[in-house]
Amino acid sequence: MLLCGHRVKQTQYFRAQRRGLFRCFKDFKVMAAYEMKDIESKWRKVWLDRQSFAVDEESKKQKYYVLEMFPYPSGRIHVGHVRNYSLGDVVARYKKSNGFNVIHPMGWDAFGLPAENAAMERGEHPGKWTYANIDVMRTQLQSMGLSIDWSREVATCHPQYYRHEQKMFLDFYRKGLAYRKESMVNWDPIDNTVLANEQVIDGKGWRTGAPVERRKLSQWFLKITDYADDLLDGIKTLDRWPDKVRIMQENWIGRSRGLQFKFALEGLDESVEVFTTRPDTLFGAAFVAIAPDHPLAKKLAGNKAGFDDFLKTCAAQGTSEAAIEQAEKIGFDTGVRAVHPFDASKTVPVYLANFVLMDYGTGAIFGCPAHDQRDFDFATKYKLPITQVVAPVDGAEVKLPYSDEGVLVNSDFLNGMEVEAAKAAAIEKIEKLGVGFGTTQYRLRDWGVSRQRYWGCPIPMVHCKSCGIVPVADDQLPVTLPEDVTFDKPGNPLAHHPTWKHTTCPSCGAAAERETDTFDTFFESSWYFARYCDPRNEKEAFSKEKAAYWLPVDQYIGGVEHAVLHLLYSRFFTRALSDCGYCDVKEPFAGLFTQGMVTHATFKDQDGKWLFPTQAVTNDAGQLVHVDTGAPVTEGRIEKMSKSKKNVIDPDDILNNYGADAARLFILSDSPPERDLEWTVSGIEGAAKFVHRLYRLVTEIPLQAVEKPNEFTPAQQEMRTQTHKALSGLGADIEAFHMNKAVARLRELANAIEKYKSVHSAGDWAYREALEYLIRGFNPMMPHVTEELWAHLGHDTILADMTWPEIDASLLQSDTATIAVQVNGKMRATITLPKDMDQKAAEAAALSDPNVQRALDGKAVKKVIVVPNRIVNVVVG
RNA sequence: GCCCCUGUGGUGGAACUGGUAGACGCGCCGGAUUCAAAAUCCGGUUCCGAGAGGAGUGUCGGUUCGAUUCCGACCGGGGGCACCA
Repeated sequence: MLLCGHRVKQTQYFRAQRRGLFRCFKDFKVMAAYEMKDIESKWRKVWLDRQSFAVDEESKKQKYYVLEMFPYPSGRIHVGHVRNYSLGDVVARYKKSNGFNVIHPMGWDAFGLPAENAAMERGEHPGKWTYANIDVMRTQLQSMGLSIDWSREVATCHPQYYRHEQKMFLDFYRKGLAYRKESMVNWDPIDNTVLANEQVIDGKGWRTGAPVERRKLSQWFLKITDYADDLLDGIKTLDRWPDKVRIMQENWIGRSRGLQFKFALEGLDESVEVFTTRPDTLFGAAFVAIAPDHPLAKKLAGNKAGFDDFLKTCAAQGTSEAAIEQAEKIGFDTGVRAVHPFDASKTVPVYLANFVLMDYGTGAIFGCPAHDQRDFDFATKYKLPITQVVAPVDGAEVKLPYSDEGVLVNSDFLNGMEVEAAKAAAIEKIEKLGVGFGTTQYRLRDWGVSRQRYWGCPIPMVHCKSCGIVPVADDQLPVTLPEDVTFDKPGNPLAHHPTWKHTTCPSCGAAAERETDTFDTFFESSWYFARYCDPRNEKEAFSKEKAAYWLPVDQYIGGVEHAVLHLLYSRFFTRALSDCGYCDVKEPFAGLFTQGMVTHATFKDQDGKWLFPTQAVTNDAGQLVHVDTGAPVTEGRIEKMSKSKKNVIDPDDILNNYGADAARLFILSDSPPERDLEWTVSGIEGAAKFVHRLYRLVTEIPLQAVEKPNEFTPAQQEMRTQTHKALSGLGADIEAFHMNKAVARLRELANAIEKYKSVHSAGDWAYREALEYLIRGFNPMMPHVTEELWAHLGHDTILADMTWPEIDASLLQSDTATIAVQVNGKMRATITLPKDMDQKAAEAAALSDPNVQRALDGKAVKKVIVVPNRIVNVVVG
């Protein structure tokens, strides 16, 4: 980059640009000769020419499958991707150098809503848009220097990919795992189209602003609930998953033991079946509530005034759980009364209620206001009686609703029992009466896979007037998407395509219509990890042998936002595929790491409009102003990078201005990977500075090869100890994903080498060893510059092919320990003692220390606690 | 609303299973180099205090010889909630 005729280091240029300081660097000195761009592209070419990361399936080495969640090709990579793939690359390179046969593939989660939005906004075909984005993003990812075997790349929108998932769906269908049922969708009444939850903003359609309605649609479902127990039990085996993800999945599946039973309806020949997890509170029942779309709703209340209005109100609610839970709880009294199963003289009103879900349990509940907040609110609102039936064991007065442990009161035969015992007794009694049974319910619902959209995998089914629903024959796959679609009309372009849906029935040959729904895009991401094992197989999704060799994924890495859905669907899919004979694994991901988000400060102009960080610059007076207009800019809070708030950084700028190694180093240093990372200019500049420093450290002093001496001076010995300690801890840090600590450790070693350098000659064996270990330790994080420096040291090997440096364990041991001495828990001195010293002797040494003596101040020693090699705590009275 | 996570100097963070709080970095301060600056190098940097010493890990309380770490309550920030991926 040229500026004023002088070659200027690019980071400086970038910073100057940010500050808006375009003054002439007249006497600017030419900086270090390190030209990162040339070096980086040179080494990427070397790896490519040598096929360093191509997978060898004949290898005798143990396999190791490193996988980062594949990206959605939205246009350009974002910093979150850089973080994700930098992390994975450290693991892949580290494992490779530790003797594993590593597979590290990449592909594209290429179906999805944004492509259709682009089509509507810009008139560009979703496929064209997607493939163009893939080309851009592939180039971007490649410029990061990732150790990826690009020959295995897949794109899920490619018919050679999705044909196999159409086959899978047919296999699931034949196995009874796929079925149709009605379920609710968000409906935009103006566009006449189904909206995704994210397209519903404050209960209104994002484009039309019309209040969204709930509407029933017949859709395809996969029976994930068949696997509820297995998915739940399997969580226990996932010992290399974060606890929080396992807990979230457990809660999501939500297995609960309870009671299902029938309330007889007074004066009617009908009953309402309810499910409850609190059968013990049955004597506290104040009402029965059923879902507005319950089959009995119309029958019980259809003639009542206000019924239609009530249904309309409910239909105006969103379909998401958050929307339902946060909406005001409202009910509609049917006027019908339900008879208490234990006492026929007692009846409770039956309400329709907007918070009862038809999808969960039986679509009906009974409410016990004294022991549940929601029921309490409901009863208060509709002035229903509240009867306490559980009281604390000590009989204390409590504020209702009370949901803790206790004993039953006001409950006839349950009185005096504890909650758990009462649950069992109530279930037993109901079973004896023959009106119900103890059962297990799951919060988990079946997976609705139908989407009324174009840019997805067509569902290979045909609707025939005489034969009903008929699967497309296997040899007719794939059912491909038509290219000539228009997005000028709202709704699904597949449905209003003039010819596409017209076909013949595979069964009777008569004219029939194709299913125009496409799959949820979670479908594609539920098996892509298996496709990577055998990506060019045309006959089948993947060969069983290859899957058996490579699966499960040993280390999966991705955003914590996928903790439930994607990961649970993939676990289900793998089981279902296994049951259909595709493979023999159940758990797709043996190890999981969930990274935090990338955040950045936000900027707004005077009108409150969001600005890109590059639009906000500091002027000479130190004020934050708009780069073009000079108008004042305010800096807002630090938030997750998002296009809508414009607080995004384009990785291309970073890679161009600082280089891939600096970008990777920054993203791996400072913040622990599981936590959020705040992107800052000073952070990336600090990293770039270090890359240059490392380069100088190794290149500025000429090194001549030296024989390893038989004896080392104490200083050399110390240098070697530091070197081996650093590398030994480094491996442990990388394995534990403590990348920030790993970097800190190496920086410490670099500091130690710098100090050592100033007092020792260049031809020192220990010095050379330290430098070589430093370079090799940094290689997984900064692969380019370390290769360059390795070559500079005169090696004709490349680090990408090398094994991890050997650690001399004898250097790690120390024969002394520094021990802290506390008096009454307060640190008073440190003493250095021989390692594993006798406790009595350590105690004596501690007590004789002058600082300790002073702190004791002649007081009587009551007790001395000695933790060997760590601490001595003297307790005085 | 429900579930999950998180809170340590000016700042990002470190501290193995309860045992020397602040590693490493950013920033800042001082120095070297320079005509001067940038870059680079060296030193310092939790707070209060001249010092001895005292205080200190969101807040309050508890367990312990000893708590950033364990327990309880509260407050702040974030993620997920089934059609965003």
